Amino acid sequence: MKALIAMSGGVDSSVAAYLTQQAGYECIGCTMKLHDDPGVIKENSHTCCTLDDVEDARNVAFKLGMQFYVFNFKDGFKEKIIDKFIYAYENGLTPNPCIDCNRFMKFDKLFERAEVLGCDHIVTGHYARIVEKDGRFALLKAPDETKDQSYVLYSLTQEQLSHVLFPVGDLTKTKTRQIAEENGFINSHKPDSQDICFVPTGKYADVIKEFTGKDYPEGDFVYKDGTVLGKHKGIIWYTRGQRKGLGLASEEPLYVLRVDPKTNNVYLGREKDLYSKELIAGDFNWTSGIIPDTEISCKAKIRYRQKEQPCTAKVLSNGDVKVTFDEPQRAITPGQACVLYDGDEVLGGGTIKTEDEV
RNA sequence: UGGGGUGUCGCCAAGUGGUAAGGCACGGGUCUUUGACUCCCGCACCGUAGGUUCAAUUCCUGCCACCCCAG
Repeated sequence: MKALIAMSGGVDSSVAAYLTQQAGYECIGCTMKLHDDPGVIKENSHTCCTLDDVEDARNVAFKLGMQFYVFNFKDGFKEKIIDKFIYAYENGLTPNPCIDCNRFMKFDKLFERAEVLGCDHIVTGHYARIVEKDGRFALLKAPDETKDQSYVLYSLTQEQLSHVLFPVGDLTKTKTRQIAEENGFINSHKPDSQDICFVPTGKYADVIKEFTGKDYPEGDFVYKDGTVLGKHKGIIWYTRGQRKGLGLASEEPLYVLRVDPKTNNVYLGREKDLYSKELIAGDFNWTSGIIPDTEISCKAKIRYRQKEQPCTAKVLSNGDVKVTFDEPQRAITPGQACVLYDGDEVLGGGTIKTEDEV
């Protein structure tokens, strides 16, 4: 058995590499070069894929005596992730680039390379589990709830799941770091990554402007009753549920209700106006491999760090999925992913559509 | 011009003769392999010049600004 390990330079994938090797696989380490290092990297930047990160990965691979490759996926990343990210914001949506990166880079382009290298498995440092169950592969949450990443993996197909390993998926983060330490990995104490990898400054809107060279025009902040409350600095700066950065004083906090690319208006309202019970998810993938033919009762997450919420889900004639929550949810946001769960298992997921698209 | 009113942090807004609540906004931090949210911390010497008083933002006077009414 031969495995290709996607090593980001972080602790998790390093330990994943080690564990895969221990399990008896012939291992090849690799790092995907997804973008040029941003011009300005802030101190203690918590992102991945910088030159330093590649060197950390190489260092660990060397320590483990593995071959190590760096794949240049910059073009594909620009096309499949960054451009899509920009398109979303320009259209009033709020994208989740990490999900796309998993889908189009780690479990697509990397698979092609694995085949070329004669590897039958792809290994990553994600916190999630894959188990065979009734003749199919079930994607399960990680036991370490605080680190569970199953949400960002819903796009995996049965075919992909059959060739993927998540060696640290059973571990707690503490245990992972312990293993890294025991093996003297250079990155055993490296901070967890956060922020969008190609937006190390945390200001994604500035990055969008840099990529497109466009200026996004100011527009009106419109209160739910139609009153114009002020000027916003361009729709790409806002997302549903957002409070900070509006700069408007009011008796109670104001939140973004909706971003309308057609009128260039940003609609505002109160906290209570953010709650709703229904959504339509498109571009849906049934991770479980089973497309339910009737309405099912399950749970769903509409953002990464959220507990699953009880709901019912129904497949529509066009393949989209209608999700109805038992209780109203705060700020169901178009562009974000809605992932369905049955207990620990990821049933599937899709992208939340806007009311206009529905 | 005559009569009345108001003047407290960027916005709204309490308040007392004894040394400035709160909300919003804003800044920082936390959280986080997305964007948000949450939570925490920070954030004024009370229009101005005098006077009364042991002590004034709070009392008095002038001035300035704004608002309303009247012509």
